[in-house]
Amino acid sequence: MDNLFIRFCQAVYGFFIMSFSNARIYDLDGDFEAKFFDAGWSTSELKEKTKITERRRKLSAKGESPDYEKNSQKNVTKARGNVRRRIKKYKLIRKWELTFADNIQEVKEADYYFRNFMKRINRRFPGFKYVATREFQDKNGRGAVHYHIAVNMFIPKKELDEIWGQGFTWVRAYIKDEKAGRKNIYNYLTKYLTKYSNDERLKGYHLYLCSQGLNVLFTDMHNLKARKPFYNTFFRITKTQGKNSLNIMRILA
DNA sequence: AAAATTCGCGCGTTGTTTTG
DNA sequence: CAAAACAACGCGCGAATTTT
Repeated sequence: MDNLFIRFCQAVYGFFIMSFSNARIYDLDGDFEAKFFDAGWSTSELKEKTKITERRRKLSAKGESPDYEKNSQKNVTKARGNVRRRIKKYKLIRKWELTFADNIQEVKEADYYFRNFMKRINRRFPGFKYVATREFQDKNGRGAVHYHIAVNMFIPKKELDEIWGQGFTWVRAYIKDEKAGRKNIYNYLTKYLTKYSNDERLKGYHLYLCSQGLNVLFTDMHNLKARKPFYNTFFRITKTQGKNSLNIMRILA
């Protein structure tokens, strides 16, 4: 199976990809992001390595790594990528802001209201999808939690106010996917991830919140089942100028 | 050559959806 | 609404790539 995949890619982009045994491909609604590695791990190697990692992890004292800040930063990077890709793939191009009338500063309490709000939204609007980040209103000294949300649906502000019921809603206009000067339209939530990556108030909490089932990883060399659809599709592979990554575009039949 | 970046995994926990 | 069932992420780490 692996050889078939490799041969396929060699045929498409022959001389550039000599050989590789590991690839990770994100399907962002027809727009692909791909990374290739020429010396990846085999599945059995991977399993062995993770066992070793686990043993070491158990030996080290729980939650007391001297590299906490460093590891934390790595995870922020990860989260940023995931948020960006989710927004892109699921076209979460409408923006909401939800605030509390009461000065709720506890994340736990705020999240309680947020959860119930999402339950109501989900029940009333099937197919609703979102990605959200928390922010604190520190500028005005209030410190209250509020939420920045990227969503896939238009819901009238009036209705939204009623469903939220905790204060104020702010509905941003539809964000158009235009090229000129709009490189970062998928990044409008990621700044809040960076902003609070080291904030004590968010320690232990997920850096962002989102609907379930927003998968972006299209295929991975370690996941043979998920890779199958790849074989039935044609792609154009190009190299980004000045970078070592490849772009993969689906060629529509 | 060294430092920085990226990302998967396991565990334990947080978060989402369904059910009652 | 609460609780159960299901799903996903933070942390800590290693190992690979990429940048300096």
